[in-house]
Amino acid sequence: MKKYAALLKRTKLFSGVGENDILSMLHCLNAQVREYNKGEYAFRQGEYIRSLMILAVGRLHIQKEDYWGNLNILNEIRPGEMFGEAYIVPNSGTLMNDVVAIEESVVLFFDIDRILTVCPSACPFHTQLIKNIFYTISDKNKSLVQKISYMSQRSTREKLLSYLSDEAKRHNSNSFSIPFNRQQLADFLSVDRSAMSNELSKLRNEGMLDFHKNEFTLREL
Amino acid sequence: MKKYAALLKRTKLFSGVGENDILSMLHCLNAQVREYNKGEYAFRQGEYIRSLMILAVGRLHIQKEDYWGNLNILNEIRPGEMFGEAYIVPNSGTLMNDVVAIEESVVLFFDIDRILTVCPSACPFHTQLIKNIFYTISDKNKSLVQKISYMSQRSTREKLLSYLSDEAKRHNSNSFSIPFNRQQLADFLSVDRSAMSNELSKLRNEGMLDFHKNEFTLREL
DNA sequence: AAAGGTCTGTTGTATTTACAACGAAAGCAG
DNA sequence: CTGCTTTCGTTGTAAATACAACAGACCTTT
Repeated sequence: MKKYAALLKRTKLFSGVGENDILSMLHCLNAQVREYNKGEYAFRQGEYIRSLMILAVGRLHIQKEDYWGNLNILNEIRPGEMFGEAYIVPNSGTLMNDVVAIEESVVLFFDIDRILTVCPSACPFHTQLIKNIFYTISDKNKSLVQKISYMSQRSTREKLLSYLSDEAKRHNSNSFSIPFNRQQLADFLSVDRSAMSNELSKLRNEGMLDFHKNEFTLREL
Repeated sequence: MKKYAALLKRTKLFSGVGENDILSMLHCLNAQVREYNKGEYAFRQGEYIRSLMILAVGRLHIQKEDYWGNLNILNEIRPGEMFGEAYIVPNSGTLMNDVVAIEESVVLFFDIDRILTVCPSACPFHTQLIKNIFYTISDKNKSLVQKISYMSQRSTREKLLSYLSDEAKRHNSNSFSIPFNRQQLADFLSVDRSAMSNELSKLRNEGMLDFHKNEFTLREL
């Protein structure tokens, strides 16, 4: 467990907590370690989750199989990332997705009740930890809401415009660069790449925007 | 403020806390009340938020105007609902949306730092409050992830199948009823109602499912 | 410089969706 | 019961998208 302290220090969950304090907290939080072979399921649809997890080593896929057996990959978890934070609410039903190790992986488990209940010994960093979790899922919440606002647009054009519009606001400038290449942007917006490229060209021809690679500039009309 | 205690008792934020305890906590949390006229903006895009809000009376719209001036309503807030929980993270940038009162409205403000930092007098319900917030945004997170998983499907058919498939899992049965009428389901999945009705009919003709009003039954193939 | 790979824009066609319009069924009010 | 409103399914047409295929630009490697 000790060997993961350096990794944990860099996670959102333990942000602002020193390595020594992390080690003392691991006991307080009843931290557990589990290893998974490539292809092994960490969780299956229908299970209850009572912990918060951090992936220490390897790679996980959050995926889902529908009633007729079609597989769908929802998310990829990389080392340092927290997951399961949305499934620890009591009485909220069971896990809707599968979690599969696509490489040999190591996962750290933290007892959720020990995190949320301030312990009797009142570790000085417990409050910090609660804030960190809160901030992390708030942040994720925000990203999800934004993403839904793009995806709920009906056409590829409107999806592009709403996303680029938000990025311009976020950068306080009508010129900005985005963190995606074309295929990634298309995946993010859930549209076809070639159709999106096509639409970008149309928007450029109509004078609404300009772009070179990942650099975009929005134009007044 | 006292007159809102009954309302607050029924909110997710104060779930499990008695009215008397709520009143004593309101001071501890530095609760503030603000009223808005119909049409008045509670918040504008670009502002920083340092509180958690609960709508006590009226109705609010979370909406967004893009770079070219197009308006888009993202969400409607009704009495008892909490909002702003995704925007209180420090250094996470500013509000991306506008919040507008579409009726005369009353909003309660709770200082976010006082919520997350356990107070010196250690009110017995402070831990409960933190859990409640955590559960609420976790829950919201979960709903958002599920919704994205439906919306990221490319066709109306796939959106329907992934949603209905999840509902069947959630009910542990291939027969279940959904909480939407057709138009609401179409809005939820961000598709055209008539196209969706059409697709439902096709699925029924193909023997994949049956439905009467809001009652659905999935069939093995 | 040449070869191989990836990324991007473009085009054509088949498929799917949006939109408008309408009639039948169901629910509600007087 | 009658008339009014809402909901739902259906259809036809215009518009948008998915998909496949390809060429040029840009990288990296040798």
